[in-house]
Amino acid sequence: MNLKVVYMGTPEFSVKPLEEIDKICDVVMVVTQPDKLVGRKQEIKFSPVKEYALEHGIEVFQPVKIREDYQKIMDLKPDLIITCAYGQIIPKELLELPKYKCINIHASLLPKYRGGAPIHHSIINGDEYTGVTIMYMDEKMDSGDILYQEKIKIEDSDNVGTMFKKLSVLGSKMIKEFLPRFISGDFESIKQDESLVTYAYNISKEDELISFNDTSRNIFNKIRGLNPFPVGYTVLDSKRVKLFSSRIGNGKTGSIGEIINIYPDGIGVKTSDGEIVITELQFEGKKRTSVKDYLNGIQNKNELLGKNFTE
RNA sequence: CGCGGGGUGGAGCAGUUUGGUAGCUCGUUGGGCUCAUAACCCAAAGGUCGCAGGUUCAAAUCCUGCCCCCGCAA
Repeated sequence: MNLKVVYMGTPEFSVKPLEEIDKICDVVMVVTQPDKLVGRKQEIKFSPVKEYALEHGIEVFQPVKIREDYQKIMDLKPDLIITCAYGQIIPKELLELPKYKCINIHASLLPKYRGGAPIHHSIINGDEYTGVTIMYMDEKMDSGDILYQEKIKIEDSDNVGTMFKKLSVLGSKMIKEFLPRFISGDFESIKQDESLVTYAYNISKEDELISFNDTSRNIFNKIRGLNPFPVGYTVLDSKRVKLFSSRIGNGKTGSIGEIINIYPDGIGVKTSDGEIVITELQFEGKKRTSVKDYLNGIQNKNELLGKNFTE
């Protein structure tokens, strides 16, 4: 197809779908978030989508506010705009510009989880399934008519990292299948059922704090729903501790937040309904380690027993 | 100069204040015990103590400069 497409996306998740679209269509421009200064050294970091575009000689456009700065895209007169985790709301004038309108690839089963962090929230909430939705874009966030949707199971062994990969693969597969049908008009669009709408806002600092005053299952979901980014944390001995992985234990006695068991591979903490065993963590100033390694460095492991994680 | 923690055999740490033969837990290898084992017992290998310079009879340890890793904040 000789279709002029403008692709708008930012994170790693958006790269695979872009690859597929790049094979099928003529991607004339990639729009992505501005370069950011990152880390202690404040190095300039390009978005993964920009990296891909640079490698493949596609023009890159990085407006700070696309709401005000979109004339460059208008001038290109694209036939279709495809967005995928771009990170900004597209102005109405742009939505109405392309012959084939604007479509969006979203990592949730809409109308559930409109917003910027659908993968995190689906895992944190313990959902059995999530998926990818391709839909028309309209003026509100992730509210357009649904064109194509597929679901995928969330396993207990999954975390945000693994689901990102799975959904990215699913999304690229779906766009590859759907795009030809879309162009030929062989599709139906379905309005979102407003009564079923939920929102998955970006994770805030408060969301990253793990409270042990919750069920083991909820804590397990929250820890993996924040791994590998942005990672949940708690506090022990006035030191910040990031929690990467856990499993559900069988302990029954103790006060909430208390360390009640030391296992070869983990630290058992009392929750509201049982025990959660922390298996991978990181203390402030230290590197990320398995609890097995962490315990190897402690002379008297039993001194940990009875200590409390504070909030 | 944003604040702070850290760099010691393959891993995680102690030792640095009060300089004086390199230690702990684990892993690895070999052997033993056992019906068997990720359990237990015995043994072995493996380290320029981040780099460079200085002080000293002697530096992981004290002084100076540099590199790297990490948490917070942005």
